[in-house]
Amino acid sequence: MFGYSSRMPAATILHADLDAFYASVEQLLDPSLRGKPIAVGGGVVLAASYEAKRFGVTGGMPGRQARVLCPDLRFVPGNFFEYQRLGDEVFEVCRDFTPVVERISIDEAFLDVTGSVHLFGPASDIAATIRRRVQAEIGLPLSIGVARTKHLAKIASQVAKPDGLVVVEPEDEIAFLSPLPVRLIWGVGPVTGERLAAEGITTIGDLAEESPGRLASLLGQAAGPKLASLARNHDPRRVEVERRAGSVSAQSAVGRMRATPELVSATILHLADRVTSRLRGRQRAGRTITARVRFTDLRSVTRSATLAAAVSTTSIVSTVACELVASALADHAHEREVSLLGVAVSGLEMSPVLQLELPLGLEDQHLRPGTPRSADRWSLERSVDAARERFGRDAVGYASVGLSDRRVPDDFRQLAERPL
DNA sequence: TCTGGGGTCCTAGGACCC
DNA sequence: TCTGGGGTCCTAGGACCC
Repeated sequence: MFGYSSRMPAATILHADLDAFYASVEQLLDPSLRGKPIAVGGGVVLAASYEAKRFGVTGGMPGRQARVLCPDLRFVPGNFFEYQRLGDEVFEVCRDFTPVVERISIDEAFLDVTGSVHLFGPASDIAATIRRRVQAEIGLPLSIGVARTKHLAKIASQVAKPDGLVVVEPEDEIAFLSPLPVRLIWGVGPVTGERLAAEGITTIGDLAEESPGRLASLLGQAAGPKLASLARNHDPRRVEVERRAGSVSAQSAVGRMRATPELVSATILHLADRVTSRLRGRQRAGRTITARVRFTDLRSVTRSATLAAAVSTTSIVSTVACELVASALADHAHEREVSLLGVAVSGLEMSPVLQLELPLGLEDQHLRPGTPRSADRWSLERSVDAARERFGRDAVGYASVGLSDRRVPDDFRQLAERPL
């Protein structure tokens, strides 16, 4: 009977994930690196090839430790502009099959092909074609998971790696999920994983048998029930094409630094400038300024202040952030050295030309007498921005005084930036 | 010799208002 | 004199993701 067939929705969500992305690009660009254990980075491993991962080398690991695990490990400096270019090319291929592409990072995206199957055939065929094209036209391995929901598709792509395709048909979902470790669930990290393991919960099937109430008392009012419903295979999230960032931040590891006012203000000025020039470039501004200080034992503290109006000027943000750092340091007077400083602006709003008038009275209360009037400074900063647009980001700016040379290149930072 | 950088979301407590 | 509940905003910290 026509109207009564209770067929389940088809598997039309794809999660596409480039394998060991930076390392794969290096092996693509330099054939002599293919099949060899390599790491992008130096002081710290930013990415490792599968050959290196086999030795236990992972991203974020100190270079020295990686060399111990894998003596033949070859370090390459990184072609960051190529990562951006090739990543964009890959997801342009995806867009040939659907406009509904949610890019979640440089190397990863969700696709909804519900509206495309009548043109290109079933989602599994689309996924196979995308993988073939990305390999043939760009030369990179791409793993794809295909399923009915984002949660399932993401897990499927993890299972598919490296260079694989896993399709979870609706009738197979429970059998697919149940035996998998809870750590594969998006949102279950080391702490939650341990907490669950302590209760004897190790597989997604175990998790699905727990009551939401028990999980809520174990993991919190929000996380518990959310996890329970994912484990029971309910995932209402849609693939969303565009999402703007709600905060901007910049931070810098400074090795070990005596927190003198001079070094703090020079570093904070540099970081505030990174953050606010991005804001100004997108006509945005934010009300809340947060400063982060990490001490040498890796404990970190934050201090924040919410202003009456949204701001995007380097001078206001750096002045407020310096005061916040000073207050954090005053609360930890026994700490003599810091290992990281950070600045964030959140509570973002659109900020058209109005920005010129708004902060006038507001910022002056944060500034010493004798500094240029805010409108003058704002137009000065706009001309700095303009010079950067013409001559590049490094053409004009505040020196990054006191930053150790282990610091990550600016090109790499830009890869991680989310569109504002 | 101690893991880099840019983000999101949640929690808990306090201030303040009605 | 002591008593209640709820909403909103802010701050600080933490887990997690890529």
